[in-house]
Amino acid sequence: MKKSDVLSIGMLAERTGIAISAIRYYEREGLIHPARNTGGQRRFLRSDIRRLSFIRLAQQFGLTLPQIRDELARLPNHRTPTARDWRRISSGFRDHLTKQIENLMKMRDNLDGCIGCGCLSLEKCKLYNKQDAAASLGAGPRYLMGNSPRDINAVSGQSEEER
Amino acid sequence: MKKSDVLSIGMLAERTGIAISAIRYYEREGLIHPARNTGGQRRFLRSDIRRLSFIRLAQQFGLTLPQIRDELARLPNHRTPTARDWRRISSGFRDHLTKQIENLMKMRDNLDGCIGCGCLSLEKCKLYNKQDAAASLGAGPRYLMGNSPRDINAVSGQSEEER
DNA sequence: TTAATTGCTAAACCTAACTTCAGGTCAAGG
DNA sequence: CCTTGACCTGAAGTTAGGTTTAGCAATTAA
Repeated sequence: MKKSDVLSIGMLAERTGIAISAIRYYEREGLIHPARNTGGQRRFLRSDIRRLSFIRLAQQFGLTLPQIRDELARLPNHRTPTARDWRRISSGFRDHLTKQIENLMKMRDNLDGCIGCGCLSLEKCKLYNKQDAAASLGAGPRYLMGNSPRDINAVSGQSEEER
Repeated sequence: MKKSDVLSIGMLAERTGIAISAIRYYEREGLIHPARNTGGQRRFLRSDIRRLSFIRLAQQFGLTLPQIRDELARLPNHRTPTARDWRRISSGFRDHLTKQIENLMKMRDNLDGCIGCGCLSLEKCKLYNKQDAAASLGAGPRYLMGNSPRDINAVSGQSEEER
């Protein structure tokens, strides 16, 4: 066997560049499941390095931690994941990305029309189609982008000539 | 003159679909500057409808409230903004959007390479170029996407064969 | 063996962008 | 005049994804 088949939390942090506090947090959130030694200290497998890498990657694609946890749950249980396994669960990102790109391009088209008129009308302007924007900005911070229960388009029926 | 040249906060909320609490919050943050009547209640101009619309639009492009405040500061003072004014300060969004699209497309290319190998290696995989990801996800929620002081790529020099 | 380092937990704190609440005021209709 | 509904303020709460702190335990190097 190699020098050591398990890693302490400090070693894992060094290997991944992820803060110790974040690694502990990921455990609390159920994204990783490290074993403990007799003294109660966490002992990670070498494969957890890749697991953490996946977490960071998924975050870049805008997934929330609960979503990432669900993705990780699709990995084989009781067996170290292979490159093939990782490839399988990563491949969904491509569609995600393509959709984001399409949405942004649609927004740009709408913007071109809107800059032309300068209206910024909540009624007429296609830019206020939250669906697109929310999707484009990724799943993670969506709650920050004004997804209040009220629908931004549900203004009262009156005409909107504020000038 | 029309029925009423000024709006109460409730009327403005109804016209824009933005919550009253949010409108008050925008005032505290210096994005709007409503007058007050003798009783201390806010009185908005009709042009504030468009101002609020702009705020929501800018948010969709990932600007933070301080950034939006700065943009709004470029509007003419002591004169109701015209469609031309709004057009001028909205037009910067297009470049922003184009850059986002380019970054996402670059990410997709890298992803194609990465899915092929299934490595998820923090050292080799181009996907961990935070620069791209952060820019792609908009300026606003960047702080949420793992822009910790540590650089995710600054791992220790050892080779990373965790399998 | 002992000091230094590393690790442990729970709880509090952080950011952005709001919402909610408590307690009180203003305005309009009857 | 009185009631009702809209409005006011300041403070505290919410969310996600963590970080920081306090106080204590385990591990490691000398």
